[in-house]
Amino acid sequence: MSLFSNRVIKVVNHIPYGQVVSYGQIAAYVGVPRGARQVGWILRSFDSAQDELPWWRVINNQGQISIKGNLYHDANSQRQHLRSEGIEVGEDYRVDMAKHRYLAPQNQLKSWVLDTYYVQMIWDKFKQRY
DNA sequence: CAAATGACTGTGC
DNA sequence: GGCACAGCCATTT
Repeated sequence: MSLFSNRVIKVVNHIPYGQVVSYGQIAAYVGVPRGARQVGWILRSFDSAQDELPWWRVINNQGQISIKGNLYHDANSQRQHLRSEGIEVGEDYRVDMAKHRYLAPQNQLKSWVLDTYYVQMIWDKFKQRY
């Protein structure tokens, strides 16, 4: 785990039911504006049979499902998840982003800049000096 | 430490 | 709109 992946997980967990965000959006939300590919990296490595993380609400900026899949999920299962939340997903795995994209409010973004993990990291870094 | 690997994105035909 | 292409950067090897 890392500060980066912890923040990504926190943001993904915050996406409301029935809405989606892009990889680039999450990257921006966690403070790495051009780290979209890394968000995908984290989500792919988060393979679990249980869906404790709503990974399926993350698609690319073009509104398209673009996962290659892992041990437990693929593009088709992602589409099923989205459809079960009332989101229309076409045969080309495309979603109407204008209709379903979630935009986090500013006060929410602010809370993500300094999360508990970060505070802990800073604490651990300096406590040995005392 | 250097090189490779992408569940990405913006730009320019 | 689609298709290359070049950046991008956390992680792995």
